Amino acid sequence: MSPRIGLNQIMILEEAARAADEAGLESVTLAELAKRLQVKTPSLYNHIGGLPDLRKSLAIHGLEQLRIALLNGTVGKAGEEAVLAVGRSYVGFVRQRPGLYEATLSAPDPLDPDVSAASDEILTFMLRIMDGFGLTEEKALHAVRAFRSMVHGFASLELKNGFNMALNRDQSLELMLITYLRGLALSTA
Amino acid sequence: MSPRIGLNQIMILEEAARAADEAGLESVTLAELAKRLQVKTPSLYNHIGGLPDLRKSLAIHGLEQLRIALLNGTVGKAGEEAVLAVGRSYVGFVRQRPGLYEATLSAPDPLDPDVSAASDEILTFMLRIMDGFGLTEEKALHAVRAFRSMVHGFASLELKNGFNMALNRDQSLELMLITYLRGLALSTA
DNA sequence: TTATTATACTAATATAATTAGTTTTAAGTC
DNA sequence: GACTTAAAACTAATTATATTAGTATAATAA
Repeated sequence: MSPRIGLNQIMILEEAARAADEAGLESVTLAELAKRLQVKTPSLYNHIGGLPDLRKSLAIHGLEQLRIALLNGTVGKAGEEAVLAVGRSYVGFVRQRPGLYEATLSAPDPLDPDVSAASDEILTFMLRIMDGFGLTEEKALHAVRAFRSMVHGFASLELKNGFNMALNRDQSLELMLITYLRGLALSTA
Repeated sequence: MSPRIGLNQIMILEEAARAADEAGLESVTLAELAKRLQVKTPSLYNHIGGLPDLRKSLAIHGLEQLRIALLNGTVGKAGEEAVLAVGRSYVGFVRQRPGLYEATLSAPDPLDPDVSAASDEILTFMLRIMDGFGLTEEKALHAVRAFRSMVHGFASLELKNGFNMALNRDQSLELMLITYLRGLALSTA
């Protein structure tokens, strides 16, 4: 009757990410996904556990992609240059994959071990970037929190069109990070 | 038959905000709201235009409440002390009214004039707080963007349980803001 | 060739948003 | 106090979604 389309988890995940980037995470419904994949909705259940399950997978996939983007953005860089590069890469990732980034923040249960693990990898990456800044372990943890807050906050506000004014955004990001780093240098001096 | 309950827009809005705080914005459905208000779902349409309309009202209401909270948190303070107070009040508000804060970020159309206006009031408030820092107008705008990014990012990550480690959160916030302010002082010196 | 399994399907159920149209309460008017 | 009217609540129906159960078939393996 109907030739098999050859669906699998990866195809669904990638189509979901594309759909999220195009129209926002909210609009990613199983009905819409099935339409895009030329399949009836219930067929999706042969490959995923349901919508919450898909969202969790999307969150993990997004965190992995984000980590790779940060990694790629910092090859061959160290010190403050590396920190700036992470900031640029982070914001760049959110601009390129807005829906996928949104998914990383909307896991059904953010405390899920698998999601936490993917999140922790980014954290330890950032900690390594801040190695050699001469911070105590505790100060370094505070600094990583600050850094994540800054870049996530910036990217997230930009995503929601929170920056209305005609004022260069890249420059805002750059200035924020440089100003913070200057203050950080003072505290270790 | 059924005695009138005396519903109005405000009652619906406040119940929606409460529900959002209790169970997250996602769980605020008209069906759930109607149940909480002891009314049938279609009755809500006598007072609101529908779910998107309610969400927009919630966003504006949340922005107003946030502005009031910031205002109250800074009476009698000036300079860096005022900036720190805004940061504390901002994060405090998000902790107290997580769902309502979520709503401020999830308006159906963030570029809607009414929502933008409410958002702009917070912006100009922050600009006034930074008056007297000796910044050029452009630098001040960049600084406000940075400040919003920091506090929103911090609050938002905290909300999503993004801070897993056992490390004092209030201290992280305090350190972030102080470190940034130190860097800012350098650039004007 | 046959047996098995995975994949896609149809059918059915439950929840939600929304609209249309009806009844009834509450308020004011004569 | 009876009457009119507008608002507020209702029932009924439509559409969209997620999900489950059960069926048929295509691909694969024996």
